[in-house]
Amino acid sequence: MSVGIKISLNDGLYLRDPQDSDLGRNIIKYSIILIDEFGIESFTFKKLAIKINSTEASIYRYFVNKHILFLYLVNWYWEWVNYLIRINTMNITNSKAKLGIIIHSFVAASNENPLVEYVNESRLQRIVNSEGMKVYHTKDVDAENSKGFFKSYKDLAYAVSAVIMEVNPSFKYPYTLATNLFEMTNNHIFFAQHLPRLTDASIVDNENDEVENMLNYFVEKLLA
Amino acid sequence: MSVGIKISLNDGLYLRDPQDSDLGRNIIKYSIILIDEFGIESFTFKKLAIKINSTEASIYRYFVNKHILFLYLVNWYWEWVNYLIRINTMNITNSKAKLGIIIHSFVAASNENPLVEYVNESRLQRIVNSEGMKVYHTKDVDAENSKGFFKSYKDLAYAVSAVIMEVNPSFKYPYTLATNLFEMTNNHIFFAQHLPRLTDASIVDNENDEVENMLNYFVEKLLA
DNA sequence: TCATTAACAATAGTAATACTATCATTAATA
DNA sequence: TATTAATGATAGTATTACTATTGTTAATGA
Repeated sequence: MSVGIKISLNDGLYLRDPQDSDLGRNIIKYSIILIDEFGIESFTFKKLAIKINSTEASIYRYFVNKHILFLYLVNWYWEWVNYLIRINTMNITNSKAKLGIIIHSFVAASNENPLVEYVNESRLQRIVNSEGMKVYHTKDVDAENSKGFFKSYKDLAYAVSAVIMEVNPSFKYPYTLATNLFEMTNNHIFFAQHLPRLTDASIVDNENDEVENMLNYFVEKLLA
Repeated sequence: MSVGIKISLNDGLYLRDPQDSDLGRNIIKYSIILIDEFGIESFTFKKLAIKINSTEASIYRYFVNKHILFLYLVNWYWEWVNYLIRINTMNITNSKAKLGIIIHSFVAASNENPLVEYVNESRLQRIVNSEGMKVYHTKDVDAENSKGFFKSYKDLAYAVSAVIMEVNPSFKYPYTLATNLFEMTNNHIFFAQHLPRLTDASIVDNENDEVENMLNYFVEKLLA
């Protein structure tokens, strides 16, 4: 039996709430580990079942399929970043400083204190950096969007755009900039590691400082 | 027997050059149509084989698997945009104007004259907009990168970054901006259609003018 | 305390997917 | 005319993505 914070996610994402049982928490924990190690394409419920000494059938009682489980995990990340931004900007009055904190949350989310024991935030961030966008770049977006499965991302975009508007109320593209900062973070952390010719940033000692500086520079220029 | 321009792609992408035979050209033509209609996840060689009255085995003689076929198509697009940029900026001396043409190529590539009969550029652009990034967001990036499978994208990034440097030689992030413009194009065309709360642009009458204006505005601000 | 239920494990089975292999046919080429 | 290359036809395999059934155990409740 484990206690602690519960992240609240759209209940259409699961059949049985994985946060409420040991098996469920194991599914979350080890799906993150397996996806991080082998990628979403070669991840299967069968492999996960073996890893956690359970069965495919049992996992299917929690999630309809691997795509939805993946979407659940990415939603978790979106909610977590939302949470980080909320608590870290809470007592900040300067809007530019808030935006700096937001960018830092995008880039270095995994350096924050873990929220729950069964989620390895560092691995989860790496998954989102490298494969997160796959959850909405599908033919099912519209159907899933209408079920509210992307609400956490929209909430994030809204929160960030609000700060952007504080910094520069006349800026015409607050939502675009908000999502672009998030997507840029993911892309350029990934590019720096795998396709360095596609970016000017590099990752030194596993730290994303260059990406962070780059994002801050873009924001500064755009909102000047 | 068809004549015409041949797009030159990394020959590690195919087993037999699909541009050299009717079957090969049919594979290209109808894989684009099927992927556009049903998405890459539900696209299979079996379905393609039925569509073109051939067999799975025959398609496997051209491409090792569907991921590589997909990568071939995305490479085609990258090469095509490279080609458009080259010919359309050829006689332009003003660097800012060149960058405008580049952005227009990203956004409205499909409005250009078709290069070959068997590639529907409009469908291909829609595929790249919505699913193109999946070709490199995989666990095989490094292996495929070392085979040169992403060279066309790098060439594109290089060409665009060169113009960015012409416009503002002191700009610190030319590659980042180059790839970000391309990725932003794809993302926001997709968002405008499927997740409008994630962007400020909208698509009116199937025209991407708002996305184009938005990109031009970003570039103007960043390179000012 | 006995009966019921919930959660899970164990097992089996199915259709589709992602291939590989073999052999026959046809068209081009030498 | 003989050979080869390209394709078609067919079959087969391992894996994936599920669904269904049955049994066990632990908690709950009357």
